[in-house]
Amino acid sequence: MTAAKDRVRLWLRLLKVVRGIEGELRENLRREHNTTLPRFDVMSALSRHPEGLKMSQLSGVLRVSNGNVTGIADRLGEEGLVERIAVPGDRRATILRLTKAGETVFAGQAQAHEDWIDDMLAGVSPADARAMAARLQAFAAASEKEEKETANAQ
Amino acid sequence: MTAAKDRVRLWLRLLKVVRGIEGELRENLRREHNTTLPRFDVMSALSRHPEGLKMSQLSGVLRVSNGNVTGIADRLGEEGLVERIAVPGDRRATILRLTKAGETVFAGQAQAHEDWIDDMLAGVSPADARAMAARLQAFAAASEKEEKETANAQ
DNA sequence: TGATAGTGCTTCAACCTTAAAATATTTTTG
DNA sequence: CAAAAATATTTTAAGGTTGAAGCACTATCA
Repeated sequence: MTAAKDRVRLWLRLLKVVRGIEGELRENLRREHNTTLPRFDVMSALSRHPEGLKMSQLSGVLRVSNGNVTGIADRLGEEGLVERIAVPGDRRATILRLTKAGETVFAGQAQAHEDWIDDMLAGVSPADARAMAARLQAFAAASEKEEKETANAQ
Repeated sequence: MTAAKDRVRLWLRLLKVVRGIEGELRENLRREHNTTLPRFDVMSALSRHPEGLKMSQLSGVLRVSNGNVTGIADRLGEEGLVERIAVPGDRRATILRLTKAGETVFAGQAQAHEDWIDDMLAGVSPADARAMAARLQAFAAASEKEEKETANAQ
């Protein structure tokens, strides 16, 4: 019984810490780079795939809904930071890619992002950071594995 | 230099895990209780304060904007789950409180919530849960302290 | 090859979220 | 006391988010 309470307490603390950091990031992005966290997330994913990503791949890696990415891509597109590219051989799909301007803009945001995180987590030693990251990674991997097995069992 | 990378990696893992759990909670709340996470959060905060909370206190504990709570309270109010009560001696303020019906509905949601969390975090032992919760608590406390000092220094 | 099923994306309605402006009330102060 | 400052909430405009419905295109297969 108390095990459940311990886990709920852990969850609430986790949520509080993450929301706090997220809130500060959001505010910094708005104030200093006139952008938002979702836009940053999209550009960050695209920057890790210079050849671009299909809309469905993008919503997959970001774990957000399909329609969601459409709107963010539209707005980033209006500002010339990303571009839609036709997929040869499949006229349904489109690839989203950072423009040259988008790459430049994102580079500045990414550096600031890293600095903010480093600053906010200054109280966590590199060794602790690695240890906790490994734990979370193991947890996430176990969850995904279970998810797949559940899906297959159906 | 690598310290910053380690911290960013920790942050990204943290974010991924929390978003995953949040997403599952949201889906469960929708499917099984026809409600949303923000509504659950508001009712949860109110359930911890049976005498009710002023709108500003509520947005304070939930760390969301003022206007945000207004809309959620409106919708919960339409369903008779919460009620606004005048504050004697200050006609600007209102107190939001769970109705009897709201308490009943929330009790069911809270039990389900605890079960879901216990299930999702089943891979974390109670001892680990307590240890991590303590760490996060220390971190959150340190962050808040720093925030206050920064504010005072201005 | 032509109906049918499947895929990829956008649109839609509803809700959440924020920062800033507006409203109403209370408190401070000259 | 009247003007000004502060406080509590709501409203507003812009964007983010979801799940479901819709559209266009591709693949399957009888």
